[in-house]
Amino acid sequence: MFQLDYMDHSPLYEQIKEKIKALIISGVLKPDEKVPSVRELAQSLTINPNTIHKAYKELELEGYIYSVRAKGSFVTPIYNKINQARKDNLLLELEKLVSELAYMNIPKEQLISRIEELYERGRQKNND
Amino acid sequence: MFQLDYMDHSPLYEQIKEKIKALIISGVLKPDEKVPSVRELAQSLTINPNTIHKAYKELELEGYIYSVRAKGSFVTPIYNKINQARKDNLLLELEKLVSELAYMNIPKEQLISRIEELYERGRQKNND
Amino acid sequence: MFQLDYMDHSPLYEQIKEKIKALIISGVLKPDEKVPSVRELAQSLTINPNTIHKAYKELELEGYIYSVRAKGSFVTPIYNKINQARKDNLLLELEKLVSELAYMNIPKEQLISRIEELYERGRQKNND
Amino acid sequence: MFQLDYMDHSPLYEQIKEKIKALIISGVLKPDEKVPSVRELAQSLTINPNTIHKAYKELELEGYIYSVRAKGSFVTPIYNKINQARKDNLLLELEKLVSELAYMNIPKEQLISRIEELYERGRQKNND
DNA sequence: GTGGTCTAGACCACT
DNA sequence: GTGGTCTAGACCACT
Repeated sequence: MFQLDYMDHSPLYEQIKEKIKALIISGVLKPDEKVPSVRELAQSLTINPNTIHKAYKELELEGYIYSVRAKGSFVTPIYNKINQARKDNLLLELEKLVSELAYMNIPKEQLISRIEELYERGRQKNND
Repeated sequence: MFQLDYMDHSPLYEQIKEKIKALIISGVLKPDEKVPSVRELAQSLTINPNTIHKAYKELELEGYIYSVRAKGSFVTPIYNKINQARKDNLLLELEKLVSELAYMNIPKEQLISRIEELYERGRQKNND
Repeated sequence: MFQLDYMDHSPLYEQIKEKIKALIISGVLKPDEKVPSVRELAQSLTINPNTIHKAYKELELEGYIYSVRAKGSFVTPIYNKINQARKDNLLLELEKLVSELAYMNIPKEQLISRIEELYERGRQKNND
Repeated sequence: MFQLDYMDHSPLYEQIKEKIKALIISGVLKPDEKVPSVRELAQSLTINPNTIHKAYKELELEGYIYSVRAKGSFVTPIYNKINQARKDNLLLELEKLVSELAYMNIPKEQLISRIEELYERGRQKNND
């Protein structure tokens, strides 16, 4: 499904979170689709199941997946994802990032066209 | 100059880095202007000079300041800030962020107008 | 593993960097092999762990090793060692050195045959 | 004549040494030619004369210049420059550098052709 | 047990 | 007075 990068200094559970999140955002994992079970993923990545569990727990808190006891974890359908705190947080991060890019003299047109592309790509995913 | 947030889980040196960087990016600290000396800042924040030193060293690696032994640390003049690795890194972070915002159905117009504002603000700083 | 030279004026962490680098370049430490842990090396050299940490951090920045929290530090596999900035830097140092040797009337054939030998030696290491 | 780089972490007197040495090696300063006086250079670089003095003293020790009291400092004619200790030192540095470049898979042909060029350039300087 | 952070404090080189 | 090095030692997060 994906690979861990041991050169990366972030903890393994953070990496797992990011990878799963990326799969959801990119549309590889669809709403209500089952994500791999903790044991399954632990085995395929050859790491401790506790590490996977921690990642899934945080993904649930952030609203990306929901767990059903004895069934597994599933992708939260999109209309549930309106998490205002998370949204505010992301917008704040965006501001910091853009300010830094502006300071580095990256032309704003480059950023805007990149955004257009990413939104276009997202739109297509939804129509699948 | 600024305050540390001891509730924040990120390491102190990271917080210091972010604060100094924000002062540079926002134009409060101008190119070639002296930033507080290691000891001075350590005293005013009542933390260990080693922690400041670490923050400054990383800011130097990222190209924001340069340190001169026996003289102090100074804001890198803007034309030196062309750090390709850092730029690539920031653009990658931007992509992740925007993808997530798109997934949350934030209208792209909101992002774009935010970017326009931030660039406009930066342009004004340069004219001071 | 190696010894420090307290007569040497260069800082201890620099000496440690050079020694580890030499072990990697000479093929004593193989790709993905574990280098001694920070504490282990500190104990065997009877110096402070912070000093080892600093040396390892710089070796990581230069691309020679990578550190994994809770696991240890490891030799970067060779294909990852393409660090353009470092390469440029070394080539520049080479130019300065060769110019000085030329000025001293060292015959260029001596330098070239020395280079041939060193490359031959490296080739053999790879075949181990 | 040249400029100091305050971004460079090496002490000012080291930088001055390197700059003067480069002028000698490149043939800009010819054998027995006068190098700028301590005061003159101190004034043009707006630094303390002691710093220049230290640089010149070390250049004299390494055999690049000689001082004549009340007259100034001059470039040592080339046949005096056979300083065996310095030579050995440079050859050792060359070995370290080449080993590192070999480890980085820089083709040896690149190094050799660079050396040929530098020697050719030196030969032309001598014929001026 | 591992690397990473931080404090407290000494001492050095350089200007 | 400045940044840089180093020690001694505590404590943390992660596996």
